[in-house]
Amino acid sequence: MCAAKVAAVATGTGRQVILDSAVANMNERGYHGTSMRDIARGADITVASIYHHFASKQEILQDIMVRALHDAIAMTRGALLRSGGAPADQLQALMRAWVMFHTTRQLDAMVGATEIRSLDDAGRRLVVALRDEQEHLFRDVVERGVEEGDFATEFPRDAVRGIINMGQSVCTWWHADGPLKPEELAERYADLALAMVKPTV
Amino acid sequence: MCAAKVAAVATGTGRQVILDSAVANMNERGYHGTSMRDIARGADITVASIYHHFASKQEILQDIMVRALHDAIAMTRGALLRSGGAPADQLQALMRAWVMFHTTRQLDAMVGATEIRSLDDAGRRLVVALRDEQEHLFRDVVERGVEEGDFATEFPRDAVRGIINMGQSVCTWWHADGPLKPEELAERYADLALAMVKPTV
DNA sequence: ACATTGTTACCGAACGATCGCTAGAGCGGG
DNA sequence: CCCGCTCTAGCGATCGTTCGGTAACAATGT
Repeated sequence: MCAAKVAAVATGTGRQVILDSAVANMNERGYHGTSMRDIARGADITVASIYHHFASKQEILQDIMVRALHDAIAMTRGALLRSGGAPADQLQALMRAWVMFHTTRQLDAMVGATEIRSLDDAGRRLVVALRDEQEHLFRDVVERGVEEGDFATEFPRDAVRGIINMGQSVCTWWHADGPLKPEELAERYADLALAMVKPTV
Repeated sequence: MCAAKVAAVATGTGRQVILDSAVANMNERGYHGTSMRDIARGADITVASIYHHFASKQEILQDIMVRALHDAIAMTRGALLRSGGAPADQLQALMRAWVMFHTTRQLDAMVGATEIRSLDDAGRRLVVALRDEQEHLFRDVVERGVEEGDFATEFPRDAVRGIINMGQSVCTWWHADGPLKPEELAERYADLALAMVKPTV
């Protein structure tokens, strides 16, 4: 909680301090388990002050999730553009970025992955649309790989689902002080993802 | 909520009606988002009656999670014993059972996967121990496959993590009225799991 | 030069609603 | 007549949210 405040003070506006505290708290107890008073305490301000920056608790959650998903898409799309033209290279680049996001932005990713059910209808529609966009990034690459004979999977759709979910789950168990650095884990998972689509040769 | 009650009345005791309602409610709004009054309404009894069967809301959650994880271990262990002796067969049998659990027992699996943070210390220790047991079931098979030269993965541990998480995630997106029956999905995921450990030949 | 105004950021106090949980009484079957 | 189970009623605490006000500061009017 104090760490969240320090980081936010160093990097951003009053809005950011609140978001950082909210993310930290929701990681420990979830959206409904986190009170506005918890968020205020972590941001070192009062509850009333939060309402100067956000209209409601719900708006805080939506802000967190939309930002996180937007950044995830930006990171994976960027990695895709920077990679070579071969489907195998592209898939590995996507997976590396996907895992990097779920380690370096672990707390945001965790909230983004687990709190969809806590969004109201409007927020849920927004987030689902962003998720679809993310899934299409992977799907297009794998389907092209199948068409061009680089991948031999019989079920590209299921492979993509598995790949995305596997990478997403990283945020549930990875620890910064564990044995694997984000880059190392990303490399291994890129390898796993490629194996799942059964590359020819 | 009504469905939960009907199912429970048909199958079990007063305790079971409460558990079914709790699982259904927690799937929609999570542990902290579900009130004892929500659970009571779904079970068609009063709040006070719940406390005749359970000491607290926390005990309900622990009961749900321990039961679910226990059953998951039983299903996968049974599948393992019924399978052939080859590591590839065993891994596929494990994954089929793992996916079958996360489809046919979707709601329980969902609570078991997302509400660890809502457990108190005692409950968390119990659940973590069961999870370890589950992971070892997969790990032993994959490590034996590597030792005997059937699998060529360089990173068995990471492959096992990916396999387990991929199967677990099924409970977050699968729908009973979707295109895939549990058996079909289980078959495809067993195939994916095998590919991830890079079987020789 | 000083007073006035508007804006931004924050705060203490409190609103009605709902939270987990409990006391005590009612009721049907052995 | 007690026992298993349910009920009504309500406890104190906490929930998301709102209200009225204060302090700081820049822009403006005179």
